[in-house]
Amino acid sequence: MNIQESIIAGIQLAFQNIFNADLSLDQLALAPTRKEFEGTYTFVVFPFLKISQTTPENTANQLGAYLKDNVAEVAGFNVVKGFLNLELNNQIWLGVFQQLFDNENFGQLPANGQKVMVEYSSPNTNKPLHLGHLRNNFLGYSVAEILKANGYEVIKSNLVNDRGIHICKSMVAYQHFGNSETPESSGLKGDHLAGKYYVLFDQEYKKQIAMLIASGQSEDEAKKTAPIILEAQEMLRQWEANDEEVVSLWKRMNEWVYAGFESTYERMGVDFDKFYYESDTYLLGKDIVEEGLSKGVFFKKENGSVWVDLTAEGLDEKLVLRGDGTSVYITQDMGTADLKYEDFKIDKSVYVVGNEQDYHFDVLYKIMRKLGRPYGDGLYHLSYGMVDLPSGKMKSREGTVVDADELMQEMVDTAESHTKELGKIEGFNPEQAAELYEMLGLGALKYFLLKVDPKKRMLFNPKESIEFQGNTGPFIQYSHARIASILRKASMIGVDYHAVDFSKVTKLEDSEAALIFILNDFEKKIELAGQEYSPSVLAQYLFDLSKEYNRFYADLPIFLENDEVILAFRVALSDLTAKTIKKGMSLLGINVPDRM
RNA sequence: GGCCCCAUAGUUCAACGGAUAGAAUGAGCGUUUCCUAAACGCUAGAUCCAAGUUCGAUUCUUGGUGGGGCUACCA
Repeated sequence: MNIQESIIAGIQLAFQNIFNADLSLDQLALAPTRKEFEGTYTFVVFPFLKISQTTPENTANQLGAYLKDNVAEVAGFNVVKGFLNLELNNQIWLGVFQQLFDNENFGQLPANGQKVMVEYSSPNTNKPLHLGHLRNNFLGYSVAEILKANGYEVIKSNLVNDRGIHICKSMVAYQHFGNSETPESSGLKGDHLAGKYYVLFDQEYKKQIAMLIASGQSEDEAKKTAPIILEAQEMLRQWEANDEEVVSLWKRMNEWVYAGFESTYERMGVDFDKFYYESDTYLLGKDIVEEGLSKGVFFKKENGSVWVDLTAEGLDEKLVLRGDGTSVYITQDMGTADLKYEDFKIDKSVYVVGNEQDYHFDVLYKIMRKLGRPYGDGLYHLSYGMVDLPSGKMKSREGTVVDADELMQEMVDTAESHTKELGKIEGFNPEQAAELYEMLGLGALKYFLLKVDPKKRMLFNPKESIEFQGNTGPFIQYSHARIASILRKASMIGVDYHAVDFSKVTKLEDSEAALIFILNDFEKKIELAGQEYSPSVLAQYLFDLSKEYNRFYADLPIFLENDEVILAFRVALSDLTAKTIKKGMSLLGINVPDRM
């Protein structure tokens, strides 16, 4: 039983003994005491005034007195209006600290026997990754790591959108303008090369539309009849008919793109256990349509198209199969959902996809539940908002897209110039320095994108993201480096903090108690972040921890202190803080340096 | 038109229905004989509007206003 639980149990008993009322444990909750008040935990008595039949102050005072006398953890209390603030004694803190210090698996909850798939990234293979993908990839990776820390077995998957009209556009443009160009001959990364032809297609398409309009066609007509778009559509048909030449070009260009993505993913620090390709899955799901019809979940219209009626669930009727028997998007998503289950027997499935598809996934999940899938209740759409630029929305056609590779490089370059400016790299060899810049640049970028509540639309200001001050990744990384410095110094002068006898520590400063309180909370924060699939909770926590530690550190007379036990205790506290930061940051996919 | 999401200091973000709404940044003023000043301290500044539920509402409900998204036999 932890401290909170035993206090709550004590409150339950207090209500029985004082007010003769039986309350269940889940009616009682503690909150952390706000820092401007004395105490560690606060119990709010307002909801229980009907039971106590007296004033808030009286109620709180009676409860507090009972807890102080009967619960070992409670050393004292104070009452402010209806708020009962409970103060814990130092020995309890030290016990908590000892537990944290002894726990080898700090930050890892026990296995819960559940399997979850996290699908993220899911790029199109016709152009390079951009800023929006970065938010997706960092979120997906981080959520997967947080779920692991929560005790899940996690499978990271990537559903690659490698077929369709958009790929054919790049291919058609390559046939027209490519001149056998390759990544090697052009010096471009494969994904950027494909992207170049996608842009060329669009330019040519626009040119043709303009000409057709000039010759008297309407805009809609022109868009449908421009020769190059017809060509792309024809190519898609050929691809589906397995035309040898088209398929071979498709394979070649996709290989380039995959090689490009691979290096981008590597630099991002994300990885996958399983790749799915739409070229393999786009025909799946038709059997489910049959199943749905026979189960009465779907119905057929006169023209043969198949629909699901979700009006009872507050949605519309949605098409699941066209009248000509061909698939729509949701058909293959139904099939892929089953495929994932067949492959891994997962209990839960998290889809990291932008919020413009909220409706689509709402429909998909409702269908799979209606069909009675065992994983139905475990389907979760981790929906995230768009990333805006100060100049407005990103639009690929207008060239306002921020390229992922370029952005990462820019962040690393800035880390380098900033670090050199501060003269912080004395004693680093070139490899170590490069590694540090990489850590700092990417840490800044990841933290910037992860600290915001995923569902909110966010603003990405390139200048601010490169800032290393304030609520940023580098601030937390810096805190870690400072602590590591203390630990080095401590071992140099021979402080053996592993052998501290905590029972000999008698006095706890406020800042130390605050740190222990925060550290004690770590596993709960992981759990919370896991339930909400929200790295932002964890990011905020790590920032708070770093800030608290920097305060502690700012006037830490550690090497002037004579009392050996206190000294060792403080070093041990630093060590634990460093471990927490390192663990927490690794759940966000961010590395922390020992020196910087 | 219908449905969904969002709205908090100048700005970017926080706040299980709880206390005087927190941080960061920007502005101003300070702090370095010593462990990393990429730090620390102090000062100024905000809940879109209106009702309702509640002992208590930034949070829940309803109605407005503003911003974004979805609303294809596209993916």
